[in-house]
Amino acid sequence: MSETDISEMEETAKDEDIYSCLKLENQLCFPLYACSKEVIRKYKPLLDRLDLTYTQYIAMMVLWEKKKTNVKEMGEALYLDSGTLTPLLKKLEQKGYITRHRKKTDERNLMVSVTKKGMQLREEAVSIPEQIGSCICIDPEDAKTLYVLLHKVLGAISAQGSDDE
Amino acid sequence: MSETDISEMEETAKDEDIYSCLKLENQLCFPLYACSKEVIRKYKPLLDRLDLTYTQYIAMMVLWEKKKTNVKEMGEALYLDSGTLTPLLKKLEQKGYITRHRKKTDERNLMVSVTKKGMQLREEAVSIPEQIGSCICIDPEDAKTLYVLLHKVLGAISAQGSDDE
DNA sequence: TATAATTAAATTGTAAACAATTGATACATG
DNA sequence: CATGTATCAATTGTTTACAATTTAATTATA
Repeated sequence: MSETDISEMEETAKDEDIYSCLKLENQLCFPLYACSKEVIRKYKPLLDRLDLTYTQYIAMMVLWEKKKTNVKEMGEALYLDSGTLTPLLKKLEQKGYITRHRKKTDERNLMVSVTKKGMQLREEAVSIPEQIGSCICIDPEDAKTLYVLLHKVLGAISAQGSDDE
Repeated sequence: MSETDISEMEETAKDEDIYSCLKLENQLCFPLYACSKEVIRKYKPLLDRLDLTYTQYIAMMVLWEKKKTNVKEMGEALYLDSGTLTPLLKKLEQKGYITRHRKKTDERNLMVSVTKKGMQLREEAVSIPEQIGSCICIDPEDAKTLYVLLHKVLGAISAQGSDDE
């Protein structure tokens, strides 16, 4: 047995009990993390056809709806900061889906607008939610419950996000 | 109005209806993605004290439980591949929490073992789940429902993950 | 046994993701 | 008006994350 390798060490039942909270299977955060990743993975083949990543896709969702916004608003909608959005928006601009311009009345704001090409992309994207739905078979009732609970958690987090304590 | 900027264009009620499935608020994937990120963000100040990232933390969770495993098994447990795990495990090795050795009977396998120092870290980490619990206030009943539903989705995804169609 | 196919981890390249800092603009207040 | 403060986006640096490829070892099979 090596000096530092304790893999052969026995553990008492008491210890197991103390540390059971650190088991992956007893965590809520882990299935959340894994589920998010695996669902996004399912989007990949569909988004590949549109030459979009998942994050680019949800950024386009904001723009398909709002038509025009700024980086700060997009960041609040997507829970992303400028460090993520700036390079992402530059890529979407290169692809011709959006335009980026400083706001005339306040040069600090970068206005982001969807282009015609960007709106055309929506017509190709409109089938994606349905395709995902048929791909990830889940009871509609469960989906609704999940939706409500996830928003509940998001609300509970952002509620205490303001007071930094 | 610029050539490509259609932000001023009107949209009929019919169009809104057609594309409503592409609204962020009508998606299940988005709250999943956002919730996962925001929960992980809550872990950060706690994990910073242990000099661990979230992914390193869940990797240590596997090792605290199994004591010894290999990259493939860890990947299956964490839904991660060697491209993510290899550099991550090298960092955990540098910190002295794990050892990495090729399996004698099959040199293809890299065996990963937790060290004494790694096990000592568990004693510091044991308070994290509780701290998170008090930080993210959620009804225990909701937490359980969420847990079940997330695993249900994970199961539904991995079930069709095998047949590549 | 020699060659082919399979398996496991590492590597390469690209894109998030985010904390922390910087730079520039706008606003507030003396 | 001038200085300080706040705001917004961009930048920098580190770590994930993953597809695709490569390398090495094992297993299967001709």
